[in-house]
Amino acid sequence: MTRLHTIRDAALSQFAEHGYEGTSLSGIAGAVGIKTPSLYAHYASKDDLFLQVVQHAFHLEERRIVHYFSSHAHETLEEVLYGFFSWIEGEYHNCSTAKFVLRMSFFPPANLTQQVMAVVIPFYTKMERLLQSYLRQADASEKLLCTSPAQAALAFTTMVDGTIVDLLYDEGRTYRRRVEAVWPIMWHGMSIGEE
Amino acid sequence: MTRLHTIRDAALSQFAEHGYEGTSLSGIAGAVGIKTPSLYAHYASKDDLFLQVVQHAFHLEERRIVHYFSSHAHETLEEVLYGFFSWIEGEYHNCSTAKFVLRMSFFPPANLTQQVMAVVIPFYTKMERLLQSYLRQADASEKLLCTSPAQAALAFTTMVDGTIVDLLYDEGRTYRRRVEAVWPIMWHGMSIGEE
DNA sequence: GTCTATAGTTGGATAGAC
DNA sequence: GTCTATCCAACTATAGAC
Repeated sequence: MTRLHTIRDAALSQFAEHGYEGTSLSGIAGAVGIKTPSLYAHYASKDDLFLQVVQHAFHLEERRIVHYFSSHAHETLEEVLYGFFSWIEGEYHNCSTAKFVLRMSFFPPANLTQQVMAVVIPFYTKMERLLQSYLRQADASEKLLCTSPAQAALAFTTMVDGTIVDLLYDEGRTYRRRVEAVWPIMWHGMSIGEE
Repeated sequence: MTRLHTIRDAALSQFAEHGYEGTSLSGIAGAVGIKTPSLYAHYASKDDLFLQVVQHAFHLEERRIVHYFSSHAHETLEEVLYGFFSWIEGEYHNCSTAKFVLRMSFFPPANLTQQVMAVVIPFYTKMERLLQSYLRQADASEKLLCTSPAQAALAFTTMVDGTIVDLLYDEGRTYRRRVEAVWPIMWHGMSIGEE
């Protein structure tokens, strides 16, 4: 791993934890093991570093989600959707990318809102499309949904966003409980059911 | 309105918009129309002001939510729950309390996490209990739920959290669309249904 | 209560030696 | 590429006049 990436990853972690304004270059440099001015040999400014972290984090998260759906293509619709909640729990515990993505989606720094949103909005648009096309294709073979794929996609992402917040401040103690309570209701509400 | 409250409200709005670290006392003072040192005649420090804003915002939000449920007690369960999404949309557009509450719930300032969480956690515990007792009582008369009140409460708050994020960065353009798509699925999933 | 003046610290950023 | 030294701006906070 090149030094450029070491700095980027340290910055990602700090930005995720303290936000843009709460993160200092000296903190990042300290985490890497160099002095603050050395950062300028790799990045032009704090904004430059931050925006490159934004690019990297959202693209990485996108690739990971795409990979999840493509690598579970052999499972049933229910397994894939339900399993997503376990998968995302692991994402949160293993690294700070997901936390960074969430923080910047909802509370981007005021002076860089435009540039951040230029990354955030396409990200969510793509994810929504990916999910919709997966649902459309899965439903074509399984015929399980009693709603349109578009509606089911919105319901699913809503449940993801609504449960994910438990991973933020609770360190996941209530996450599992919430998923177990909400999933049956959500699945019952969008599938045809077979009782 | 006393000056103490003018400052508090200006601070609330700035903290909601820029976070703790992104908000400067000079910005707050400027919004009020005084100079920075004058703030110290009313609050001992930035932390003191911030923590008093936290207290105020969460207690205000709590009172508002309690009021919503008590003032709609004559409506049906479905009307009350579904109507909550319109009510909360108004909350977000009219003031910054809800945005502040959300931001501090998920991303409290690192150096004040403990003190903030001492307010946040009881708030959510109380709200969950309030909702549960409302659902229990409503279901006792209407007999509509096919899940336990506890599960229904978790599902409902998950949907609230999952939809509310649309009000943050999108200024609500997709909020309505999302609520309309998710509510039927959620309601179908937790009620007995009458088709 | 509000002000001016100012202390003391930390922030981002640059210059220039090695 | 990394460092020391340094600059300048912004911040929180205090002292003391009015």
